[in-house]
Amino acid sequence: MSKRLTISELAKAAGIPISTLRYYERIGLVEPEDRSFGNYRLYSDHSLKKLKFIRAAQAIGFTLEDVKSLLADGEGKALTCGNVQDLIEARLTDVEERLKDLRHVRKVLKSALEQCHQQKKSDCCHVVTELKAK
Amino acid sequence: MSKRLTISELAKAAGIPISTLRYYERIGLVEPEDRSFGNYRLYSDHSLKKLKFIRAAQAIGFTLEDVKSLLADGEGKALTCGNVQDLIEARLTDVEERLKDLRHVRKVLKSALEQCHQQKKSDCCHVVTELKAK
DNA sequence: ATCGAGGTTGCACTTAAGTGTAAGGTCAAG
DNA sequence: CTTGACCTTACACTTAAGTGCAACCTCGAT
Repeated sequence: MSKRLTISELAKAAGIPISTLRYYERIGLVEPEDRSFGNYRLYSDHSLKKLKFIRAAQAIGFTLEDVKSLLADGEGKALTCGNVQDLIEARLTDVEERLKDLRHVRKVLKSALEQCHQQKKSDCCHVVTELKAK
Repeated sequence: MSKRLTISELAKAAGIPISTLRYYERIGLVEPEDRSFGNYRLYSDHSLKKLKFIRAAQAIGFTLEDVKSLLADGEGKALTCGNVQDLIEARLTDVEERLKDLRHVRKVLKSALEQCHQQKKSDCCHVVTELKAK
C-alpha cells in the first residue's frame, strides 16, 4: 500500500495550491481517497499522477471540463479511442484557428507601429487623437 | 449639427447589442451626448466612430481597459505618441508570446494524435486509461 | 384612451478557474 | 495544558465582458 498524503504534502508534491486542491474536489475532479480520524483529507499518489495529468492537459489548452470528460468513467460511458481523438482534434482545430487570428493581429499591430514611426511627433497617432476630439 | 441617434439606432448602426451599449456607459467608455425629454439616451455619430474604433481595437486584442486609456483625455493626462506606441508594443509582445505557446501546443497535440493513430483500437489512449485505473 | 414597441433603472447572473476569509477543530511538541 | 502549525467548512469575492430580468416610463398610432 502506498503512502497517504495530507493535502499540504500533495500540494507541495504537485506544485498546486491547497485552495486549488479543495476546489478540484468541489468540482468533482480529484477526490481524496479517504479521511483521517480528525477528518483530514488523505490522498494516494494516484491523485498525484492525476494532478500531473491535469496540469499537462491544461498546458495544451484543455479546460477542466475537458479533463473531466477525459477521466469520466461513469456507467456505460466508456471512453473510446474515438472520444479522445475527437477531443484532441477539436483542440487542434481551435489552436489552428487561434494561430491564424493571432498572425493577422500581429500584422495589424506591426503596421500600426509602422505608421506611428512615420508620423511627426507633434502629429502622432491621429487615428486615436481624432477620436478624442469631440 | 449631425443627427442624434437613439440607443437602438446606434446599436443597429454599430452592430452592437443595446445591453452592451448600456454596459459601455456604465464603465465610462461611451457616454450619450444628451438625453431626450423622456430621458432617452441620445448619441451623436461620434459615438458610432468610437464604437467602431473599440471593436477594431478589441479585434486586435486590446482590452476595454486599454481602449479606455487610449481614449482618456483627463486633465494633464495628455496621451503622448509614446504612450500609444508602448501599448501597441506591449500587445505585440503578448501576441508573439502567445504565438510561440500555441505553436508548441500544436506540436504536442499533433504528436498525441499521432500516437493515437498508432495504437490498436483495443488498447488505445493508454495515457488516459491508465489514469482512470484506480 | 389604450396598445405595443421601445426606453429607463437597478440588480443579479454568467464563465473559468480559482483565491480569500472567518470561525472553528486537530495534532504534536514542550 | 497550552501553543502554533495545520486542517476543516461555508461562503464571498475575483476578472472581463457582457446578458437577463422585473418593474416601470414614453412615444406614436389607432
